[in-house]
Amino acid sequence: MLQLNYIRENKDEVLKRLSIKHFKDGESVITKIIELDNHRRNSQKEGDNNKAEANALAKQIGELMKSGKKEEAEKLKLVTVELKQKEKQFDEKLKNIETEIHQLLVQVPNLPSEKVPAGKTPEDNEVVLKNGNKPNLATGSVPHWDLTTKYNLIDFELGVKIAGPGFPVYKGKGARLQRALINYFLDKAIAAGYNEVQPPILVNESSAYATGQLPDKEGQMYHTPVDDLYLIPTAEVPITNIYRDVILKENDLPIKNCGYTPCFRREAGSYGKDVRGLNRLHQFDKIEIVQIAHPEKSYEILEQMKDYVVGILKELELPFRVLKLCGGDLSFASALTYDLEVWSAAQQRWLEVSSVSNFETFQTNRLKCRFKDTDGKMQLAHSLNGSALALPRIVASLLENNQTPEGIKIPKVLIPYTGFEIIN
RNA sequence: GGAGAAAUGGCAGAGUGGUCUAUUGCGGCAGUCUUGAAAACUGUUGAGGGUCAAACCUCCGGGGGUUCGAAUCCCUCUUUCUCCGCCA
Repeated sequence: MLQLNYIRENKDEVLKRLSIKHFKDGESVITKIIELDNHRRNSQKEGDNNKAEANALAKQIGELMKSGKKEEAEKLKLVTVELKQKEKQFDEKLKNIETEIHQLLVQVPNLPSEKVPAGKTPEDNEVVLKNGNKPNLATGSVPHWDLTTKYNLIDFELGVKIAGPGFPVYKGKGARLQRALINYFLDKAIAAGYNEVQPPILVNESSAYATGQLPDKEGQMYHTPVDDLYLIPTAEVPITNIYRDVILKENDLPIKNCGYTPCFRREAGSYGKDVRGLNRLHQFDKIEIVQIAHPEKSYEILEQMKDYVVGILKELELPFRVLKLCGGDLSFASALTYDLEVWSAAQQRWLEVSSVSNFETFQTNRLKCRFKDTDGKMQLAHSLNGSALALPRIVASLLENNQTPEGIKIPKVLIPYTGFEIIN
């Protein structure tokens, strides 16, 4: 959520940057917010003065009662009746205005950073790095959903029986490969200075609100109505919420956490080859890296996080590219995002395996995650996160790219974790 | 799941209707003393709104109520603790 003060003082700048994000109705929403904010301040002033008057009278009455002047006290009581009625009206009016402002404010997306390329569609994203060669597969090579059946690694049908489509059952070397990847990703993150946490994978409404999933994206999350909890779509939600309502010290920053969790996404309504096999699932595993950063350092840190994920993809020997998302493709809460995509040789397409974003103060404003700077002033910290990495598409690419007539070769770096060199 | 107790500023802990504009201690910060540090002493020390700055307003777990006036009384929700039951 944008800061009201910032909008008020930088209207033109806000509108200019919202237009890069292709936020429709920007002009009218922002104008309305500023107008309501003026009302808010006027109403509050009126209400506060009224309250000040009532407070002073109550104090006077108290003093009169104490010194035994009962009749005078009773007279003053009559005066307070009118003030009290007014107070109720002022409070109600203020509350209504504040609610209205809030409802508008949560609809406004984050402002894109100056580095965000203009553009509207995924085609306008800027390729900032390409690495590795696309393999030339032997004839007879097949997509991963055939390989997982051939080598008995994943049973999609069994998952349908137990839960439904999008809930695969990993078996044998398929399950062991999952576990190997999780451990490898966590060990890498720890070595890079991240603190490992195991958060809850169900969260309450306040948490989902603070990281921006609510009120907008209810439909994307599984919800348990009896207890009113949400299954997390990403570990970003619980890990970032560790810092909800927290005041940090300036030299605590940056704070680096990582965590492995299953992730749950409803993603209703798509079918076909885009979602076939491991391409899109309702439940999948992901290791997430999250940082709470000093505002002056957050973009430097975003580069480090992106480079960190690049390093892992290189070690896994997967061909990949890095995209800087254009304004139109940027998510609601993000100021700048890098997407990392691996090449899936048998499908002949790029698969997104990581998204690394700087949210600046968009999340921390809702989280109320602040720090006291050297001048003793409160400032909102910046929050960042990235996948490092999401498993299913890594597995898809790994299986497809490394298939040979003899079997699927495991990348060197993973062998200590899998305990086997080939799937055959 | 049943019974009881509790929730106050970074922490500890007073406060049961009217200077609470929240006592005190610890911790933090600044100063004095010191070559420096410790100790001691002195001062200072929550958040949000509002203002050029002030004044002023709100916040004692959340929400609602009683009252001229609520940390204090009432209702309700949440959380924590103790005991019992169940259980990985």
